[in-house]
Amino acid sequence: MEFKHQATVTLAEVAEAAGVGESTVSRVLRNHGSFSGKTRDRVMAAVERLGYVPNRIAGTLASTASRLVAFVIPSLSNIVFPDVLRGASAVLEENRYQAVFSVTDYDPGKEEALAAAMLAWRPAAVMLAGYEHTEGTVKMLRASGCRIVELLDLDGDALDLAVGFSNRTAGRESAAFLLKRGYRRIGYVGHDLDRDTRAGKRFSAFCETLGAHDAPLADREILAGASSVENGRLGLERLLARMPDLDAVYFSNDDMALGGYFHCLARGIAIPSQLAIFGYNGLDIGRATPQPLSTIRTPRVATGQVAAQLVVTNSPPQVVDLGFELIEGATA
Amino acid sequence: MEFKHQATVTLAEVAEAAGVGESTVSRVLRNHGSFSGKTRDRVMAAVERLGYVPNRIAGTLASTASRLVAFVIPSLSNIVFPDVLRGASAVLEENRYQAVFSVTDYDPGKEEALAAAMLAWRPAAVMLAGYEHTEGTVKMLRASGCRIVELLDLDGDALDLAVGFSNRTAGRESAAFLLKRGYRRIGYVGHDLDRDTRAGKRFSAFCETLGAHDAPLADREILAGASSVENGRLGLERLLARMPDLDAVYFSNDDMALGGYFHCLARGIAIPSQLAIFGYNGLDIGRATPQPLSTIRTPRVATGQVAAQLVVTNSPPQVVDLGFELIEGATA
DNA sequence: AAAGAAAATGGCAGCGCTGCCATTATTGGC
DNA sequence: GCCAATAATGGCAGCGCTGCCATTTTCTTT
Repeated sequence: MEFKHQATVTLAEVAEAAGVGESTVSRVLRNHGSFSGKTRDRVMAAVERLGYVPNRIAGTLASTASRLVAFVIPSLSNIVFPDVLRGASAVLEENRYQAVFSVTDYDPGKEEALAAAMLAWRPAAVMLAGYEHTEGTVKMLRASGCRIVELLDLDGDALDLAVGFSNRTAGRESAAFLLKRGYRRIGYVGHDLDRDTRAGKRFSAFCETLGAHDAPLADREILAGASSVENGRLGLERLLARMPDLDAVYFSNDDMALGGYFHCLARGIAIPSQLAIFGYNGLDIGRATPQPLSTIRTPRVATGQVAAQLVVTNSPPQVVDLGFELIEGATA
Repeated sequence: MEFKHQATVTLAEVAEAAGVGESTVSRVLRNHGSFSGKTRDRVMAAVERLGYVPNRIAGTLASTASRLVAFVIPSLSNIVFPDVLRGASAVLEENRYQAVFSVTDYDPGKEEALAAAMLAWRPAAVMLAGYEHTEGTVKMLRASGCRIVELLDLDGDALDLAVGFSNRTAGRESAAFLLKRGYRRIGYVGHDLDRDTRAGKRFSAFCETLGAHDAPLADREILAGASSVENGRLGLERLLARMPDLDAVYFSNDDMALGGYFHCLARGIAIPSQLAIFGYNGLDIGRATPQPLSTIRTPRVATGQVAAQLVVTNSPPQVVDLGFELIEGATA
């Protein structure tokens, strides 16, 4: 079933065609070591003529140095991860690194299996979401000797490199903002927290902050499955059915919050006078709604960029806090 | 700058530790060829004990068979491509294939450079968006001997495999739908068409259909840059400033259409009685707005799945039309 | 012009696996 | 029990490159 490549041109053939040694071709192509201009031209001409494409597999094996960077991400549906990939891939491409990825569906067991599969490619670095990994994953990563980058979460202990911001702080500041605005009967609509541990951290810090200000969370509605606009809408509908007199609702992210917002629009619930809405992520779409969404803008693309930069420069272990920005908006 | 791996356990060491030959270890690990249960246990014990992780780089080189699949995609911001990747990666992971990707930013020159870089990894297949590639890209891909999959566009000639649907048909049916609903003064709001050639194909088929029914496009507003909700909002605002009596607007995609929708909400423009809105893509969010968006739902995830399936089964060259679904919605 | 330094270049042993072939242990049939 | 199958297994030559070292060529310098 696997695909076999047709006989391709090898470096040795280029060397022969150019009338030089193999190492010379290798030096010219990598622009490394010394060679004369004349030789370079002959080699490049042969490369062109034969349509030679270097074999990175062989090169990587021979040099035992890798320019692969592996991403093990929970999801591609949650815009967060494509954004991180986008930032990272731009930097990696500039530096002639290659990104490989696989998707865990927020399943730690799958994460372990996929991380193992990735390590088989001997990547220069493995990038993962957050700090929650199985013991097996951690052991494996540690033993691999490759760089480990944990993304989008700083509430925990880094294995090696970590880039992102504190979800707990985000949750706390969201609560503080709502309290400052005078809301006291605050509810929560969220998605599966066991899987999305970062949303869980925001939520628990949010609740603690409310509690510390004598305005404990009034009610919550947690929906199974991934976050979505429809789940946000549905969640708010259910929550309001139980507690019609809430004055603010915190959503697990902007997708959910937009669902809540649409629900209010459809039911004629005045925002924010009758009900305030607060999200998380700072999606662009939240800037274009009739009332801009009150939310927290997270540095998703920058997280990818910085993470990639640290890897290509082989920086020492460190934690980089990129912070976030609270957007007041008009819904809270 | 490149990363060097620390001395890792090799297959030979496992063989020694298990007291068997190298080929036996290889057979056991790949579950290929024959070996006794006793031997398998000894090998697996040694693997476990030493923490051996097979080196796929070496394996791929030795077998000259690859389980890498390369994606060269225009963007990660446009949800279309993460969706395709999502579908594909699920199937690839099941079959122990590995996805690698890079992002062209809709730049054909960059596509060529990145395709060349990908071929250096000797992938089993290269997946690209659409049919518009430079001559150099085509020549290179053809010469590589690896499978080529062109995605999300069937209006042209396939190099090898093609999976998706016809954008021209989508444009035509969108126009037909609006005409059938009785709209006659129809405008268009779109993003950069030179780069997103698939949006361009939809638009031209849309216009042709209108023309064929004596209701030529009334006006258009094309915004530079990528599609976004904000650009859709802005585009509609500008269009209506010029032509306040339009009765319907076709948007280049749902992001843009949602921007238009929000603009109407904000300005109190009644939908669809005063102005109809039609999008493209069938995003989930369009189902949760107070009025569901009228649009075309495209099989993005399925496109990825089918493409991956064709590759892992090494299917003969073919074109697979997955079609699309027109969603009537409530905005047109 | 000779000597020494620097620049160019070629040769070849691996990198860690897989595929092929040869060899050895088992098994079943009569 | 003897022989032919069949199952298990080991050995080793590559896969296509890079890194190191030896060698040759070219340049400086006095």
